Amino acid sequence: MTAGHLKSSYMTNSQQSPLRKRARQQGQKLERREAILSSAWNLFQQSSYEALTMDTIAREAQLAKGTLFLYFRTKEELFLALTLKQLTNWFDGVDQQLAVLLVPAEPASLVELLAASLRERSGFTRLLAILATALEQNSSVEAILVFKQELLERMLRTGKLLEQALPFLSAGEGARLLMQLQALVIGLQHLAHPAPAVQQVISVPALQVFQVDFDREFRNIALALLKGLEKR
Amino acid sequence: MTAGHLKSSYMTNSQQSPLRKRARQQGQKLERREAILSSAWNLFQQSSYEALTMDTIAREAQLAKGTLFLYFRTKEELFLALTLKQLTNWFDGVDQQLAVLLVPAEPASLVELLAASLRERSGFTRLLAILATALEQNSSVEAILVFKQELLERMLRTGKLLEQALPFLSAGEGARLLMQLQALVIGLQHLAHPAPAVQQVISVPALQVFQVDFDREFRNIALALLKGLEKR
Amino acid sequence: MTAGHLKSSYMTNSQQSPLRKRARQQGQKLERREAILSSAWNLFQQSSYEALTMDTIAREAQLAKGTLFLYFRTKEELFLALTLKQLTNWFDGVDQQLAVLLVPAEPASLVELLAASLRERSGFTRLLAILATALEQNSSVEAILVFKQELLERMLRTGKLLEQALPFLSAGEGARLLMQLQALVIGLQHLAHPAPAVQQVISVPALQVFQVDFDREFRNIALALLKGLEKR
Amino acid sequence: MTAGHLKSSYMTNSQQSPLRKRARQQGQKLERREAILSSAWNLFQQSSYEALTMDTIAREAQLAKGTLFLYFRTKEELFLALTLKQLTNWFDGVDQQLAVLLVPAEPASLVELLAASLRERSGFTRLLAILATALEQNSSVEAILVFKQELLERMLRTGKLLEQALPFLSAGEGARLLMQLQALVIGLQHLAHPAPAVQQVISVPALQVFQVDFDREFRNIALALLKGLEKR
DNA sequence: AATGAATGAGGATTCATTCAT
DNA sequence: TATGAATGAATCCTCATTCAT
Repeated sequence: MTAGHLKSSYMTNSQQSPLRKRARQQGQKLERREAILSSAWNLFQQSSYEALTMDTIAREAQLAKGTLFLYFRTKEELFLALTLKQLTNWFDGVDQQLAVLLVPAEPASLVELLAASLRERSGFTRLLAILATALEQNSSVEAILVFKQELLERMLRTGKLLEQALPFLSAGEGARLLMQLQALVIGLQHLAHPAPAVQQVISVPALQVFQVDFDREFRNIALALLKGLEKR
Repeated sequence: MTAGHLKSSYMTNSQQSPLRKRARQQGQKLERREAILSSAWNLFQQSSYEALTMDTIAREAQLAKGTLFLYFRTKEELFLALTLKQLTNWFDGVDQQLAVLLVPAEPASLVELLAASLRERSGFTRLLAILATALEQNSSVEAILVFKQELLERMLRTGKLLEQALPFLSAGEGARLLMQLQALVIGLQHLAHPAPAVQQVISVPALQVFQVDFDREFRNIALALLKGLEKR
Repeated sequence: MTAGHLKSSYMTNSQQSPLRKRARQQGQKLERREAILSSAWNLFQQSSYEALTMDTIAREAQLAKGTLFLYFRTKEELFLALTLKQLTNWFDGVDQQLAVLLVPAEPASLVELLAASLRERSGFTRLLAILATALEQNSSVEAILVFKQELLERMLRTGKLLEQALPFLSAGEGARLLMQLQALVIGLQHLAHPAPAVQQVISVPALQVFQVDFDREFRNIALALLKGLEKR
Repeated sequence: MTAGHLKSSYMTNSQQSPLRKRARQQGQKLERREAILSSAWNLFQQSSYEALTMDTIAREAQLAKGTLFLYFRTKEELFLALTLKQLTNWFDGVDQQLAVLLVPAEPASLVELLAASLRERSGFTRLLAILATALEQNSSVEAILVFKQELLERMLRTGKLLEQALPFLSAGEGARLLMQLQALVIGLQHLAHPAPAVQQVISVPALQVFQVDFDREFRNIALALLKGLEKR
């Protein structure tokens, strides 16, 4: 047996008091659900979706593997819920920033606001990038429905705020803009964070065109998009 | 062997004469390589990357499984080469169209040209969408280098044509525009072609916001992007 | 909990008033035990033993999963008890029929009587078929003792009735005949109700020899057996 | 880690020279297939179907687990093939005995012949007993077809021999008799070889009625059946 | 070069049973 | 007694890749 077989101790779990009590109340159950998501989130930030196993997440959460399946039907649904949580977190952040923005806002200011919100959320953009290809593939209709409904609500809400900040947007265009920005984030995430072998290849000077700077491109394209909308 | 272990014959292979002879000459080797790519491409259009096995591709190509690995180090490299081929094909198509475009071209005309080129290449956009997450993940530095170099060349060439067609683009901006459009294609592909369960969910009227029309959104955003560049 | 984790309500339970009160009295306990068996029986008739979960049975019985284990040590013991109940039911039916039989009875009449009793009890014969391989495998000595003792009593009683109806049976041979018929039922049940794939295969004309008609074969063999005993 | 975790070395594999060579020829492949069946058979005789894992069988056969699936699509198909082999073996034995039987034969002689053939084949009767409930449940239509066709052929052949030995059997009745005997074997196997807990319970004198003697009952019922047929 | 038999790592998931409340 | 959250054992099978022939 090789050394690699020994389970390396998990550093990330900062020895929380083992919360073995049973979650009988609704509140406790939600709390535990959150604890699982929190553990998954911790691990996801140092690992990739594929490399993370339910076993590892259970250990991090100090729970038995089977317990995870009490709260999430599949691994994908767990990460779908995690994505929703991070999405909500992102919307919250953006909403807060929008609230203190001068109205009418400059497209450039808005773009900076959004770029900044993404800059500090690399885990979030990684989740978005695998949402359609991995997470939604093995999730139940029910879980997806919850996800999309919540997402819709947040898109509409933040969309409305965008419409207030940018007078050239008419009703409904805020939400659509958010969808377009989502596409942008996904695409740029793929290009800006390639596999190690790719990184190595494009470190050659001649190929530096391929070194996509997420932040820079996002601001660039988003600004063009907004100005395009403005100048209609 | 007696039992029913034999997979039913594959309908897609239109009974090419079994080309079992050895490919000794360089030309023959390239030919066989192309045959493999062609088989993979045929199957990919009726299937998904995950569902396609090397075994199936080999059978379609009338070759043994092991032979595939003489031409491509991994499954990913095979599809990387396939992506390059389709990318080249797309560039060729676009270049041809650009050649007959009036100069200076309207951004709108250009966008229509590009949208049309993508509209008839759904397999190609699906490949782009998994390029970073799947194909480049298990490819060798060598294969990626070849891929990126060829891609660079084509991007520069077509980029230059774009710069000629759109005078507001300065040197180098054509290639960069292509990269940005690539991000757009990837993101929209993810949103426009979700998993079946998602399709079911968003067929509910209230959630139709999520029914992303690739063509429409591509034209929309690409046009805004171009106009944004124009109006600088 | 928000998400769609709740199983859709079970249609089979015809909305009995939820009897959640505690069963303190012995009578109440027996009543609840019967309720559980009744629920299991309802479900078993539309499902298979493997497909039935303790959770489903509990829900059908309007009880918590854990409560089932207060009444039955294992899933197997639950079904063992169910088998006993159905066995008793079958013996009752046969006894009744035997009571109105002319004595001495024709072997043929008796066989018809038995065949008819089985014809309307397909759930019962399915239970018999898994008794030894599934149910008795994970049952406690205590539960098996109860089962066998009760079974013995009923076999002796009905055996005696058989001996009265069929004068050529000497003392003790009635019970033994019942055991032999049990073996017959088990074997024929296996052959007559094969897996779907087998049914498909033997629907081919050439293989129709394998389409075993339970009723026909039971009558055939049982009659031969009785006549064999008669002609000694 | 407890001691039970250590893989106990397998005694049954009598250190055959590791046959690692690749089976390229059809003959070699059949040989290897036989080797796998042989390993499974060895292990099955000291274990139960459920307790046997594909992993264990692979080890016994000195092959990788995956290799097993090259020869058999599922664990069930492997055992289905094993059952066919043992069935063939049994038919061969019976045919040989029938060949030296005086014609016309006494039903009693024939029954003794059959009983003797089963007496020395306890593994075979155990396989028959799980054929319908386990093996045929997860086998492909193809595998079942092969199984049933071969079985049909053997039943017809041996059935014909029976018809020659027992003149009171008309054409086709030999095969049907074999089917009836199969049902008998299955049922008696279940009753005669119960779970350990059952054996313990029925060792109590009062319950010795349940101690079914396979051989005795088989001869008893089979004889009655034959005589019943004779005296028609 | 071509073949195709052999390899073996790898992980989600179910569900009977337990036990804290 | 009743509950239902928590447990965790247990294993089949796929398929890219290798390598003997």
